[in-house]
Amino acid sequence: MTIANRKQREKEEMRQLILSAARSLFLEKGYYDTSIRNIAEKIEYSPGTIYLYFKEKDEIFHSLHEEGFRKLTAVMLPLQHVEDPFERLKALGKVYMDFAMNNKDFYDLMFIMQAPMNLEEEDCWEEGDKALDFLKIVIRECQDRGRFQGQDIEYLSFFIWSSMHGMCALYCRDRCNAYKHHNHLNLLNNGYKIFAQMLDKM
Amino acid sequence: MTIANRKQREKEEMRQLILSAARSLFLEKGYYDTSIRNIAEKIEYSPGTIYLYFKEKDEIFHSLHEEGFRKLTAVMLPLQHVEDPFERLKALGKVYMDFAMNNKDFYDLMFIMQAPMNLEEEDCWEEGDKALDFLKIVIRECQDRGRFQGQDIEYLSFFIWSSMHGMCALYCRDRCNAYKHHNHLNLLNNGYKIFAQMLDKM
DNA sequence: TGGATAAATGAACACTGTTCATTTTCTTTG
DNA sequence: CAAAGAAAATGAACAGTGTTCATTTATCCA
Repeated sequence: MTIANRKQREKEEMRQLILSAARSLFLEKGYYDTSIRNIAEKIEYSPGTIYLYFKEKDEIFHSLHEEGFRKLTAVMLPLQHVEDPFERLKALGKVYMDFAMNNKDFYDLMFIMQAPMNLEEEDCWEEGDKALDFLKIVIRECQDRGRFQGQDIEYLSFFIWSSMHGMCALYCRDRCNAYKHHNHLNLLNNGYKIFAQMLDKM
Repeated sequence: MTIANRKQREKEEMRQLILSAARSLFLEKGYYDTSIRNIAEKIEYSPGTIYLYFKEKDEIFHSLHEEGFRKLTAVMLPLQHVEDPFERLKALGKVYMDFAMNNKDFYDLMFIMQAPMNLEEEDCWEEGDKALDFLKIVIRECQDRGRFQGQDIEYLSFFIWSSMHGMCALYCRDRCNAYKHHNHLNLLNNGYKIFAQMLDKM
């Protein structure tokens, strides 16, 4: 038992080694400009070795995608303890935006990158669905307390998500440069303030 | 004069031939999955010929980027004749979203694609600035008529732009799939309705 | 028609993702 | 401890990529 366990543990460690090398390279150079050879070189293994742990380059991406959603749900779940659903909604926006700013690479991976969506038909979005459900539930509870009356939860959640995503996406893909004389983080923080005001008045 | 003119015209026609082939291939397979050889094959020329008209692959992207912004400003400018600035603002949102839905490839190119932003330090954003200025002016005129009082134009324009961009970006990068049982165009159209309502109540 | 000029070519270079026969390393058995 | 078996790692090879450039082809004007 012990040896088989160790083998399995080593296998998992190797996967993690590859993933962390890939993640830092994807962050640095982007998905398409990072080669398998780059990753192999970084961890001082041969290119072929990567393929003993991942079927293809896309699968590395896929793994990081899942990791990203685990990270996101991890920072979202504590908000369950915020009693007032409207406060929870606003806090959710903040947490979401902070996640994007603090994990630019993961955010890009999860919500922007055009990448191997061939795989992720079924399984991959499980974690993503959780996050979206969290938003919908908050909105529903807001409605129970009289807010957002007459709005369809599906469409409203889409719009609220989009408002936040829009800012994060412009940030991640450097389109904030359009505001030449503004600090990007300032743009986002003030954008969030307007977002919160907007929710208040809806 | 005549021959030199013709030469120049033919040169321009060749550029356009390459651009339209590239555009349709970028649309079909994406920027990174389209090769110079693909483009050359499509127009029935050798790969080397492309490099007589464009310095590098990035420059083809850059040209399409500019073309996209010319298209966008073209659909925006007629709105100048909408008297009421608030109606103009809402119409601007609609026109922007329609542009994204009708020109998914261009929209992606202009606002999402992580691509050769190495070049476009100075010139490239001239057309983009025009579009953004258009938005800012509309907002300013709204303020002149009493709307959006006390809001900073820079931050407000960023938020409004982001709200629309968010929906368009989720659409372009297939993240609307998160709403499994909803038609994507419906999502966007209803998202726009909420956007317009939001502006009304701000 | 011949010589100069411009345009188009495609082989070559250094890279890419991926595969697989071969070699190396580890584990178990005799 | 040594030999046989299994697992892990290798790196050469294949077909593709962006890009360059000597060579060929086509066009132009004298």
